Amino acid sequence: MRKTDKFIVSCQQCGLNALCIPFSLTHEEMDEVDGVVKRGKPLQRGEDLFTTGTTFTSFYAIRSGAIKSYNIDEHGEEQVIGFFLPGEILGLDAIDTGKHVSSAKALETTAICEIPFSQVETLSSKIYNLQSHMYRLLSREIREDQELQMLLGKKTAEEKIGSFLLNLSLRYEQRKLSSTLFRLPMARTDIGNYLGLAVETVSRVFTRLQYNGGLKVEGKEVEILDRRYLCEIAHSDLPDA
Amino acid sequence: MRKTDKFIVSCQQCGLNALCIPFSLTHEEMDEVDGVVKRGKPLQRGEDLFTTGTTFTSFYAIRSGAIKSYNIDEHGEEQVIGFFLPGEILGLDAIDTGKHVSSAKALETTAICEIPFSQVETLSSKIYNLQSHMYRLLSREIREDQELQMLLGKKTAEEKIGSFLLNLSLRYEQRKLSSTLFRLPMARTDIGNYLGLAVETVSRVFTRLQYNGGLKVEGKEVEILDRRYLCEIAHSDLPDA
DNA sequence: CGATCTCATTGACTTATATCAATGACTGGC
DNA sequence: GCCAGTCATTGATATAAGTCAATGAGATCG
Repeated sequence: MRKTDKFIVSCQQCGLNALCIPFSLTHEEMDEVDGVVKRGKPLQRGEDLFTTGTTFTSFYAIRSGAIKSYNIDEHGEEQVIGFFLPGEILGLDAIDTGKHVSSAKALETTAICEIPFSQVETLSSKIYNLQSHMYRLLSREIREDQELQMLLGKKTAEEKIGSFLLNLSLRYEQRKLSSTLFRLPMARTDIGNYLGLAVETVSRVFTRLQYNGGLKVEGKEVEILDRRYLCEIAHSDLPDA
Repeated sequence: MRKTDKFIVSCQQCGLNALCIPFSLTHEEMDEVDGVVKRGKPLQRGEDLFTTGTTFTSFYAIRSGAIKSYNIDEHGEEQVIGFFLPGEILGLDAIDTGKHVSSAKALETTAICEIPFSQVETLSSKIYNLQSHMYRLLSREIREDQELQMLLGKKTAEEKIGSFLLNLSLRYEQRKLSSTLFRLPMARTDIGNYLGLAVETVSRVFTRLQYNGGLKVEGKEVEILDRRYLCEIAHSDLPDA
């Protein structure tokens, strides 16, 4: 299918390196990072990358596919915490405790780079750019989590879903994919769970947005027809990104 | 009043150092960190420590008092993002963009340590323990933000407020203060705003918890009478902390 | 290639929480 | 020590979103 997947062996060759750990490193530095990255065989849909409570040794970068991170609450219910696309990093929330505080499951066939944290820690003492980049990476995740907090706390269903779709659109664009026509890797249930909405509400809002001409949805395929309108719905003034 | 406040001049002498940046540093290392910390005069209630959009140069540790961080949304409404108590660190969300992405306001008279980020960055290349601690600090904030996400998305008003009170209780305990009898530094409006609830709902839940004997509330003074009951309400099995 | 699942959609009804409105209790400034 | 302003509480009512229920549309598998 995606012939590139098979042949990527180094960060240097990876089309996502601008988004990932090696960002802003020199060629030599990138090779050093490259040396500690482990590239295993892809995860199948439904397979867990790691689970809550297990010892944290590595964090992960996604090469292709998609991951959801989640937790099981005291009633045994799944709680979706986030979605990760190619070029994105997950597992950093476990540094503090040394144990994974969430689980991560492949939403589709997913290729992963495993990055042993202790080695990055050592390396980042030596490579100033890497330390700097790690700080920014961690900081970015804090900022993004806080944005989500604002979304979850005080927004209506339409605002949540509008923002969610615009956010995905932006992330696909950053990955040089279409920002207007893309495939949702997750089920409606996951979207609802993530946004604190019932599945039925997600479905109804999709229908309504479609009726109003903002969107075309066919199963998991989404086409953004009227970005302006979606921004209004979301009450967000995202740059034209 | 708190005579200690006046006389703290170094991290070594600060009673909060176990919670703060110097954690796990040797005496010599702590002195190095100490050398870059700036201690200005306290903020008065209502004063801003920093505001959204301004250039990020330092992050901050709270020595005494309390801070809320917030944002103004597109309708001009305030959105409370978090509360910070003595020993806690804020401003780390701005590392990535180099600009503050939220504002921070003193809820009462508050003494602050200002910590220039670039100096910590330099120092942490040299002091492995400091780098390590910074990673953990950032990671912890990610984890805590994710816990809040789960709270905001899928919980009822009672669960939110129960968890909020238990969380405060735990934080006071870590600061060697009473975990059962404490003062809320923030207004009911702020609590509601933070938890995604109307003020009236906060008030009503307080009344209900009080009626059921879990709590005693008198203005800003709170006494936890039945921790077990609160845990049930919150559906959280916090350790006996 | 039909049988079985899982996932998505739509409708009818319920409910938790927001909103609106009124009153009471503090709090700080003069 | 009083007055203005802010903050908290309580009640009555409205509503957005949840729940329950039924059906349909794709996937998956023997």
